[in-house]
Amino acid sequence: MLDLRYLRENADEYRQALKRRGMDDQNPLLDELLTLDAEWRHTTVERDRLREEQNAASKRIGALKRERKNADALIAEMQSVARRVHELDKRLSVQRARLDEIQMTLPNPPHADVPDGADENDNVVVKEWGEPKPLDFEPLPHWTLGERLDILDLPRAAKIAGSGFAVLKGDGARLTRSLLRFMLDQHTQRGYTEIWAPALANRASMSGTGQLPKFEEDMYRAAGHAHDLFLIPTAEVPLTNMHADEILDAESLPIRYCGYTPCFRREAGAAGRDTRGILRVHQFDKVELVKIVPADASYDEHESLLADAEHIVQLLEIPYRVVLMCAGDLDFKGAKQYDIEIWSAGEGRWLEVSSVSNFEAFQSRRAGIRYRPAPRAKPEYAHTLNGSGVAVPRLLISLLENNQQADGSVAIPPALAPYFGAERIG
RNA sequence: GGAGAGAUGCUGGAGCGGCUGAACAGGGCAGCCUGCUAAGCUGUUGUGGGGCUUACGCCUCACCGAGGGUUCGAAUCCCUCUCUCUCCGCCA
Repeated sequence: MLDLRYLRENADEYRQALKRRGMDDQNPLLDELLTLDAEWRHTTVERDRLREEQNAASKRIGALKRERKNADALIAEMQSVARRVHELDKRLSVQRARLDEIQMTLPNPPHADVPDGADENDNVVVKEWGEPKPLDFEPLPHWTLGERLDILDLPRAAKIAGSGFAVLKGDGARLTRSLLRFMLDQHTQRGYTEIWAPALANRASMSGTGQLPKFEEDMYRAAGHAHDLFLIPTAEVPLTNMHADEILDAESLPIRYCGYTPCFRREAGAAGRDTRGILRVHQFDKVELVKIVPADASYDEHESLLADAEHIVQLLEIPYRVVLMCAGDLDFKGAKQYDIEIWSAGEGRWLEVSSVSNFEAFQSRRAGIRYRPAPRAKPEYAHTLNGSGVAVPRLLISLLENNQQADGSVAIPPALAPYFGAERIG
C-alpha cells in the first residue's frame, strides 16, 4: 500500500512508475482514487465542523440539565444536526472503503536501481557462481531418479491428495529433513532468530503482506471457520505479521527472522510443461528469511539478505545465478527484487529457488509495522524484506539431477552429509 | 462443543449515559532540591485523520478489543464478532 499523501502530491511521478511496470499510466483507478480522496477530505471538513457544534451543544445541554433547566429547544435543534452527521458518516465510510480498496491494488513503484523492461527476457543476470558440471552420460530427470531410488512417489501422492502433490520416502524424506535443519542452522549462525509459526493465517495477515486482496485465488482457504483462514503460501506471512500493529523501539531493529513452514499454493492455471515432477507442487517446504529494518538501512539489508540466501546454495555447491528483476517483471508489492536461480542438469535449465525482495514500506503500511527512530520521535513505517532461504523441492531437483552418478546413485554435498548421515543415496 | 467472567493509556487499575482523552498508582522524560547513592517536590507524557500557517506552530475531529445500533450526547446501554481467563465435555 502506498501513502495516500504521496499519491496526492506526486501523482505524475507515480504515473511514470506505472508506465515502467508496463501498466497504463492513465490508470482510471488512480484517477478515481485522487478524485475520491479530494471528496473525502471535503466531506470530512464538514462532518468535523458539525461534530464540533454537536460537542459544544452537548456540553450546554449537560449543564442545563444539572441546573434543572429546560433543554428541549436545544435538543430539538440538535436532532437535525445529528441526522446530518449520521448521513455524512455513512457517506464517508463508503468513500473510505472504496479508497482502501483501490489503494490496496496499486503496485509499489520500482526502485531507481530496477532496470527497465517488459518481461522476464529483460531481467538482468547480475552474478553467476559455479559451473554446471558436464556429465559423461545422459542425465535423468529427477522424477525418474526419484522413482528408481525409491525416494519419490508421485502416483501415490496423487491418490492421497491429487495431482501436484508429492510423497517422499526413505532417503527422500530424510534429505528434506536434513536440508531444513541445515538451512536453519546456517541462518541462525548468521544472526537470524528461528521462528516456528502458524501455517494458517487470517485475512488481516494476508492483507498485511499483500497476498490479499489481489491474489485470493492463488491460496487455499480453510472452511468451517467463522472467520476466514488461509493456508499460507509462504512463511513471509506469519514472520512479517509478527509485528503488525506494533510500534517498535529503534534498538530492537533490525529484526531478522528465519523460519521453516510448509507452503501451500493453488497454482491454478499452471498446468503444462512445469507440472512434471516436483517443480511446481501445491505443498512444499521452505525456509524463509524476513527482515524488519529502519528505512535508511533497507537497501544494505537487501544485499546482505541476498548473500545469506546465496550462502546456502554455495555450501551445497550448486551452480547458480542471480537475476535482477526488471520493472515489468517485478512483483506488484516489491520495489526491488533478485531471484536466485540454480542449475538443474536433468532439466537443462535454471530454476528459481529464492526471490529476495525489498518492499520498503509497502507491507508495513498495510500491516502497521512502525518504529520510533529516537526515544521521543514520531513513529515511522519500517521497511520489510524477505527472501527464501531457500525452497526445498527445487533444491532436491538440483541436488538429484546435478549429482547423479553413472551407476545411478546420487552424491550428497559434503556440507550436507553430516545432516543427512551419509555421503550418497543409492 | 457447552456455561460463566473479562478486554480501558507505557504498566496496574478506577469509571458504568453529560462535569472523562479518561481518577489514582507505577514507569518514562524535564526541572527544582539534596555535597555522592537513595529519597523528596513540581511539571510533562499516546495514536491517527483533516484544516490553517513561510515557519516554531495553531485549530479541530476520531480513537477506552473490532464493527454496527440507541441517544441531543456513549468508555458507560443494546446487538454481532474477535481474543483472554475459569469450569465442564471431547480429543492427538
